[in-house]
Amino acid sequence: MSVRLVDIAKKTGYSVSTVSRALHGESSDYKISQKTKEEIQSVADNLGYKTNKLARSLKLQKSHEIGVVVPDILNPFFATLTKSISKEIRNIGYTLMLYDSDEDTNLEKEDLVHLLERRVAGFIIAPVGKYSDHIQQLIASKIPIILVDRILKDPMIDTVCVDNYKGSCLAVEHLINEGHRKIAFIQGLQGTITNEQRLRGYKETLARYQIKVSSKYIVGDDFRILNGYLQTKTLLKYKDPPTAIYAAGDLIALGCIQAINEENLKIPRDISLVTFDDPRYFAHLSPPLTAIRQPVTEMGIITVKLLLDRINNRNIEQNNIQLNPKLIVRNSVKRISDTSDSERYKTFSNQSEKTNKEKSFVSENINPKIT
Amino acid sequence: MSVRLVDIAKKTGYSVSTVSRALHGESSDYKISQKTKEEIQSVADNLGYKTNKLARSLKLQKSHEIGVVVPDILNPFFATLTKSISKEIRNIGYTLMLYDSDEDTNLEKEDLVHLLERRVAGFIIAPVGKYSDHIQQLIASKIPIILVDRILKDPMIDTVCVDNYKGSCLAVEHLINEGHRKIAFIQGLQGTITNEQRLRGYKETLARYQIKVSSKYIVGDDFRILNGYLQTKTLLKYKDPPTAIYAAGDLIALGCIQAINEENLKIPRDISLVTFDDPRYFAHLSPPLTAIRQPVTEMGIITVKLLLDRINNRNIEQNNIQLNPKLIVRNSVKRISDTSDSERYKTFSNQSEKTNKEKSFVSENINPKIT
DNA sequence: TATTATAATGCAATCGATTGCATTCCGAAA
DNA sequence: TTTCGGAATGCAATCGATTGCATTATAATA
Repeated sequence: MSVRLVDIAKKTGYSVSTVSRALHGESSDYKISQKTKEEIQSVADNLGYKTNKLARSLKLQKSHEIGVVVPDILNPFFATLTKSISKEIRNIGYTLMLYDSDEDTNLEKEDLVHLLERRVAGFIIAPVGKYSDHIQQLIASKIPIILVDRILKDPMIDTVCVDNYKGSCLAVEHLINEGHRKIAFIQGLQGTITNEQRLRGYKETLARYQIKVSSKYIVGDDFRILNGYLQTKTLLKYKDPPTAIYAAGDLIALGCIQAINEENLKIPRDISLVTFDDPRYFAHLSPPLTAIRQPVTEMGIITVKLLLDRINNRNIEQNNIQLNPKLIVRNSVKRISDTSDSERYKTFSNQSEKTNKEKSFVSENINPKIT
Repeated sequence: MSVRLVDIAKKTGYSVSTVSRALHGESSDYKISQKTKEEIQSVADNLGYKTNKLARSLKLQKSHEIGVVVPDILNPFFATLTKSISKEIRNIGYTLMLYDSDEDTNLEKEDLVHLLERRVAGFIIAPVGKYSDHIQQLIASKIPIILVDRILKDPMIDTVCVDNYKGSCLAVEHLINEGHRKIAFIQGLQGTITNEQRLRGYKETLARYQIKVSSKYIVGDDFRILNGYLQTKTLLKYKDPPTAIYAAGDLIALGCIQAINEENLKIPRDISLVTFDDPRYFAHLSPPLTAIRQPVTEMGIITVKLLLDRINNRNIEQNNIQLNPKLIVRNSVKRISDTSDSERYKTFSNQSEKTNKEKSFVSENINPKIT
């Protein structure tokens, strides 16, 4: 059907070997005269020749496809991550094979098999959750693997994720510094490392400021909107309701907003809100939301770089990278009077990096790609 | 490296042909005894055999990969579309090769070449915009192509999109029915069919209701946040400002919200807002936004179905499918008193389908996949 | 002119799976 | 016992590109 090397060979009178070397053999020891090269190239262009990468990959025993599996491309976090990965992969001349596991471990498992059959050069996986046997097995294939975001306990694979613990500390500390003492935490899916670390950050920060950790303020059990909605409704009905809510994820925060709205309360006037995750639109809401931003784009870049190193057999030691989250202060937290003595505590933020208060539209909106 | 048919052949004593037929030749004329089949299958499982699809595709002259190119996976519309497509593609046993053209026609062009080289079985393209020479050329490859969303003028290819004209009519008509007469339209990228049709819907609906179309109320020139922000700022400064804004896209609406917020105005008290596109989070904002929803998931399903038909050589006639948009009434439009006489006009909505007012959380939020 | 080095090109095996055309095997019919 | 048919299996070419090992052509040197 499509044009092959042999077609060009016939047309030009050269052999298939020569044609192959003329078109691809830049670095080869076999010299093809400039004249021949040009002649072959021109005929190839004329006929509209396109290398058959199936054949090439088969012969060379290496492909240029990278298998990517994410739990939910609709989640802005994974959309951003995928975009970043896709861009980097294009830059290195590879192609991305995408599977959306739809938060289903069984599908994830099937997807890995399909990618194996395609003989991908490498895997980038953001696993669904707790189970990881299939990923452990994948190691036997010797194909490089990088895990992103929801990393597993096993230390045998390269991983890239954000420092969830630290992000939580930043969020809670900010609320404390603004005078809040009654801070509720709406959790995400229990059992995932992501959630456990965020929970630990919440608890330990409160403890560090000698604020009692009250179990009635720790609620929720998954990362979805409904969870945020229902738990907020519940929290608001307490006779001693929290003055601030810390949501473990952006969807949870959406649920919070809706519930608060339905109760005819206003953020931040009546209740304050801080979230882990900072999708692009958070900056444009009314009010703009204060949130913990993960360096998602960077995560993508680093992931692809690590993977490429592995593919090229560089970097024998294992990499487990944790990136720094950042507190983005906007307008969803109210300053509460009684903060006089909060200054005598040494703050976590001071130990690490400054929080930054956004000022202008331009700073984060003109070029949304930086998100 | 990995296990091949010949390895299984050696281990079992059968020939490669027999092994191949035992593992895949279900529909073949060549009978393999049940006993042999089981023996071979068990050895294959033991060794962890995975078909080399590169080799198979090469031999069979057909692959099971589908090339998908979208302008921006970060845009919730395309994220939803991709998710839907990905799900359907999985169901038919194909794999998705994804390229994000980043709204850049040149990249889009390169991407198509890469996909050609991979010998994909079909293309699903949401083109960036006006230029389409590269897509015209692609037709020569004889590989099936379906265009989605931003379709081109050329009628030689199958297309799937929403009825943008009708969507616009629904939006503007709703505003008119709520008593608005001074309705501004913030456009998207001029020159794209999407925008042209939405603009036409706006103008013709106003005309149908004998409302003067004023050019000062038609502003903007792209689909991004900043456009919405700046144009809203401008509109609000008019001595005769509009009572309602109709935004041509969700990002534009985000810009509107921010600008309105900065001017210390409230939606819908001080100004009303309706948008084309309805990303999931619109329902959860404060206030929830009234918007035109495209049946995105359906678009994905139909697109893949059409493509599969083409791949299997069914359906020789060309398909140009337009889906129905839907008005989702929420809380961003204020009813204005002076509407007494609006009833004497025959409304567009009545001619087609009922608008539906959302009532409960459950209806659209418990199962966000229906979006 | 003869010799030799090197530039330029061709031959043929190979990657792994598929499949048309044999071939072998076995039981049933003659 | 011979013959025959079909069930079960094997042989070898093929898909398209790559590449080690020739081989031929050309130029440089003696």
